Amino acid sequence: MTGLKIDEVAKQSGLTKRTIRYYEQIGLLSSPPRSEGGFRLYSEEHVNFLKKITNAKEVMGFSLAELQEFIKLNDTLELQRHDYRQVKGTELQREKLEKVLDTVEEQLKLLEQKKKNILKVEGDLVSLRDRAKAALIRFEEEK
Amino acid sequence: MTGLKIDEVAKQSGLTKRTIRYYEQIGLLSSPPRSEGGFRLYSEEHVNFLKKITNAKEVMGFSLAELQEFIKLNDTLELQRHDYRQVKGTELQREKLEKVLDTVEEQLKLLEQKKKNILKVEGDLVSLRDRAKAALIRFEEEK
DNA sequence: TTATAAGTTAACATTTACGTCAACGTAACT
DNA sequence: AGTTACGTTGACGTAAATGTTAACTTATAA
Repeated sequence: MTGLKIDEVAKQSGLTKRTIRYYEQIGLLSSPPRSEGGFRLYSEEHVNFLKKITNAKEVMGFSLAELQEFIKLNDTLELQRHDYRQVKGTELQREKLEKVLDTVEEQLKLLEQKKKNILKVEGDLVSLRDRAKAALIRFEEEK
Repeated sequence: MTGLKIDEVAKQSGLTKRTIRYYEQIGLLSSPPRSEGGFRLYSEEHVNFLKKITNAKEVMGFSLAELQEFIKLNDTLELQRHDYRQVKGTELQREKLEKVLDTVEEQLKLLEQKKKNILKVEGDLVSLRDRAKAALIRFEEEK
C-alpha cells in the first residue's frame, strides 16, 4: 500500500498528471503498480526518471520518440549487464552494443556543438544587454 | 536581378522552402525584394538572419512567437540608436529600454541554468558510453 | 521553342504533445 | 454515512509548425 500517488508525482516532477499518464501510455514511463482500487502507485525512481528525461528533452531538444530511442539504448545495456550469462557472446548482442556506442558518441558530439551554439547566443545576448545599458546611461546623463 | 533564390537559401540555412515562406508570412523574416517575375531574391543577410534565429530557437527552446518578441527588442534598440535625436528623453522610451534589459538578463540567467543542465546530460551520456565500452571489452576478452 | 525545373499562392492535412471534459469509481475526512 | 477530493478511462479538442497538393507562372536549357 506504499507509493506516491499521481498528484504528488506531478508536483515533484513539474509535469501535469495528464502528461505523466500520457508518458506511460506511449511507453515512455514504465507502468507503476496499482493499489487495490486501481490507483497508480509510484516510487521515487519514477520521479527521478521523469526529472531526468524532462531535462534531457529540454537540453537536447529531443522529441518524445527520440527520448524513447534513448531509453531503449539504456535498457539494452542494463539487459546486457543482467542477462550476461545467458546471452554472452552472441554476435547479435555485440552489434547492438556497437550501435549503442555509436549513437551515444554521436549525441556527445551534438552536445559539444550545442555548447558552442549556446556561446553564440550568449554573445548576442550580452551585446544586446550592453547596448541596452549604454542607451539607459545616455538617458541618465541627459537629465 | 541579383540575389539568392529560395531554394538556395533553403540549402544554406537548412530550412525548407515552406518554412522560409512561413517565417516571412508571420513577419519573422523581412520580405525580400522580388524579381520581375515575382521570385523572391534574398541577400546573404537573410541567410545569416535565418541561421541566427534557428540557432537561438534551438538553444533557447523559443517558440516562433518568443523569437519575434526578441527580434522586436533588438529592433527597439536599433531604433533607439538611430532615432536618437527624435525620441531622446521620453519616458516611454526609457521604460521600453528597461524592459529590454530585464528580459535579456532573465534570458542570460536561463542560459546559465541551461549550461548546468547540459553538464548533467553530458554526465549521463558519458557514463552510458563507458558502460557500453566496458561491455564491448568483455566481449573481446571472451573470444 | 518546347520540355523541364523551379518559382508563386492558397488551401487543406498532419504531427506532436498535450488540455479539457464527461462519467464514473475510490479514499479521506467529519 | 455523506460530502469532498482525488483517482480512472475515454473521447474529443487544440495550438504550433510545418507537410502536401493543386493550379498556375516564370526561368532554364537542349
